[in-house]
Amino acid sequence: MSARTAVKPPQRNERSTLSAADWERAALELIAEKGVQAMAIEPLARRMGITKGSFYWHFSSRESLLQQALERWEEHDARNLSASLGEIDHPRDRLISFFRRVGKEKLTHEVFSELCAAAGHPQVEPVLERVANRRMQHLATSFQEMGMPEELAKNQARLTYSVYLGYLQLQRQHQTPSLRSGEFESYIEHVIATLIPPCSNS
Amino acid sequence: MSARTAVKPPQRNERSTLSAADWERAALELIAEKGVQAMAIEPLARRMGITKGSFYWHFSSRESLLQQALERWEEHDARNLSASLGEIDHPRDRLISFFRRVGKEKLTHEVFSELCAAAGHPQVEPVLERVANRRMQHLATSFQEMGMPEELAKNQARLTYSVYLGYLQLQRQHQTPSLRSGEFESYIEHVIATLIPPCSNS
DNA sequence: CACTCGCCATACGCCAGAGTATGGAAAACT
DNA sequence: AGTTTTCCATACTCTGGCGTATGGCGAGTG
Repeated sequence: MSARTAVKPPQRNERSTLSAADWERAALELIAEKGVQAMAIEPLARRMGITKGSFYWHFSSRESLLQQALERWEEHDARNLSASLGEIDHPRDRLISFFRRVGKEKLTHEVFSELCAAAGHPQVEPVLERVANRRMQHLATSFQEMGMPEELAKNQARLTYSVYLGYLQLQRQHQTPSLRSGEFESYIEHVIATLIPPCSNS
Repeated sequence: MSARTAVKPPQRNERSTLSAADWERAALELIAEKGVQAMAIEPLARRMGITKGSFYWHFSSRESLLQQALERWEEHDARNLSASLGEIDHPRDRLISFFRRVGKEKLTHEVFSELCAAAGHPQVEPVLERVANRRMQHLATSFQEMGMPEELAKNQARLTYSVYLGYLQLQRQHQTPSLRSGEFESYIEHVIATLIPPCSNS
């Protein structure tokens, strides 16, 4: 697989030879910028100052690269989510951080946004399904820990996740107030007040 | 323009000659099924049992067709919205119908969903912006009529529209309960209870 | 009846990206 | 040192869509 690169763990390209991981990272960057369908192999190669010849040594096809890149992204995202579960004790703070983290992890976020836009793509769909289930489960659990009965918590989780997805959509349309404006703060506080019940066991 | 078709107002193709409107309708159908980028001119022609030769007589380019089709769709959508304002007196009923109408107007809805997925496209973006503003204005007005102060109503409108967009996203991912299931009814009632204030002047 | 004009078919040229074939250079091994 | 392996460049083919050019045919019109 990568006996050579194992000697050079600092996964940055040392301007000598490229690894499959380099292609995957570049692929995710391109997806973040221009969407899944723009993740073409020749444009990628040009941007990396290289040719297709390299690509087809590391991967068998474009489909294969997309698959690997998606798996890498999904792993990263799942780790992020469970980290939130471990680090933040109070469920209410977890819920709030769910919204406040919209600005952080820029690249990961933009990739997700583009994946949403590419729902319907056969390779993207299952990823989105798993991610949505994980996140809604995360939300439902938090709501339950705040005292909601299970059914209510599930509905509330779906609603909350929809709000999040809708915000991403508006963001793609450039219809969201800039993150550090008063309008944004006013809105996000309204969202929190509407969707997140007040403290119960803090 | 369409001197001949003016004699045949029943805008269906009478298997004689096609009009520009026929192309626009077919374009919207294809967009509804496979998205904006799939609205290619040769596939369209094949589906209509015809060749490109016809297309370039009616339109100057693919861009032109897309423009016309989008304008036609936007008009239709705007009429739908203002019809709701005219027909439904009570603002609360208007808000409820906003959600309950998710299933109706199937084609128009699917087109909108695909347009959302294609935000970022230079021709689609302004359409989405106008539509979003119209709809959020519609919502904000209704909320104000229910007694909300303006600022609150605007935030609530954005929130409500986000929920709607998020639902469309989940629908594209096939993550929504079937429209006539108990789970769906349970959810939509939860949404209404959460987002729409109880009656004030009914 | 000839003639024009609206509508469409056929046949191009062009471009961009996917995938293949092969060769070459540098590093790694023995 | 010589050989193998790794990684990449070059040069194809192929597919699919865009746009153009041109010709044909039927329906009106004088």
